[in-house]
Amino acid sequence: MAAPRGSYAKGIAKREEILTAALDVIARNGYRRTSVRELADAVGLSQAGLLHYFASKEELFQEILRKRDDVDMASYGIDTEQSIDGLLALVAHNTDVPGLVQLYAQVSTEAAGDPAHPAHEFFIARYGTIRGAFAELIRREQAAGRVGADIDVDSTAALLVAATDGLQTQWMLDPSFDMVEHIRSFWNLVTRKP
Amino acid sequence: MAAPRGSYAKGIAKREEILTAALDVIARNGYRRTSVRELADAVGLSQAGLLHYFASKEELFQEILRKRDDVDMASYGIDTEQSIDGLLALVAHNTDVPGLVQLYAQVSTEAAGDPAHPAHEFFIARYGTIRGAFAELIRREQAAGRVGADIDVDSTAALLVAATDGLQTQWMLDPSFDMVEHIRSFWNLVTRKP
DNA sequence: ATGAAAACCGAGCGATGTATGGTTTTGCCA
DNA sequence: TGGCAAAACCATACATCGCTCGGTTTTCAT
Repeated sequence: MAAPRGSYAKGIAKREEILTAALDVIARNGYRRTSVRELADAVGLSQAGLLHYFASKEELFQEILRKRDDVDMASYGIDTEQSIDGLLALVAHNTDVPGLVQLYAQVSTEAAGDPAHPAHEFFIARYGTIRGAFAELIRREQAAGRVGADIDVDSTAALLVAATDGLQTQWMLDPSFDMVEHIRSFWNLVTRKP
Repeated sequence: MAAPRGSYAKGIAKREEILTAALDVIARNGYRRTSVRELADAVGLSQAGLLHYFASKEELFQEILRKRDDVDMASYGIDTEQSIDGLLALVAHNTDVPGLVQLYAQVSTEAAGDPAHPAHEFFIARYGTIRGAFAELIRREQAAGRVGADIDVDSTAALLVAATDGLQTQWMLDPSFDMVEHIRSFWNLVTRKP
């Protein structure tokens, strides 16, 4: 039983190159009509060569979103939300990466609706984490007296996540649709004193 | 220039049979992994035979959703909303038709993210209509004194639509997730007096 | 009854995602 | 530093997909 040898330096770099290149192609061509052949060409590989790094097309997309999450978590601290401004900044940032928003919307919807989808469990965990972070933020604001004690914390957290998701659909249909302003409006509903 | 002859009785019935059968198959197999051949088999037709009624697979799905909309509009009067109860009843009803919810979520997301999608314009109009109906409902409640005058009507309407959409994703990931209760919770945020 | 249009089919086209069996390249260690 | 196992990568093939095309069968108004 030999110890498995890890990836080579070249492979690690190529894998990263694929992820960033794939995002570019998707942003340009859209998610649905992007084939593995196109993605492979974009990084100078054959189809089989690309599939060496990712078991399937779906897995590649999931990996892009996972990487996005990591970057966003670090940049905006959604998972350890200090204030609503982090979310507002993230939503504002999303306006600049429509391809990513589109990919996320598509994949999350597909994965949610199909328990057999490879990313189904991933999104269950993801939504649990985000909802928990938002709930804690609201609880903190509640303790500070900036949010009424009568607010249902968990429900409001779920609604905040739902609104963020749902607004993306309306924004994709009309790029002039101001997601940030609407999220701010939601937060006003939460914070105004009864 | 001869006058075009309409569909035969058999054709009209078959078309309807296809729509209902397709929904069944989708509810069972999921939207993504349902092929035209499967749908054709379900109604005793060949692929080409089915495609005689619908120019493409996408058009068939769009027709299912359009029919659903017609039924829902008539049953719950979403387009001429009298009170929030209509929406609550509709959302409650959706719990019983997961296949439709899944189909709607998928198709609306795909169409929204792709301006070239055949249903793109359809959803732009649909969201405009629903947002307008909700806005009018809120305005009416505002006039009746049940909603504060400080509420941003249009933004709240957009948020209500967004929340309804977004909650579906969380419900698909966890069927025990109570969409109705969360919508009610949102409405509480809107109606509580400052 | 008849004939034009609707209903329907068989065959096939191009593109897709992916599995297979192989060759070339990398880099650890003897 | 040379060997060699594993990683990197490719050519080919396959099943399936949505969809088109040319044709046959069925419907039904005249």
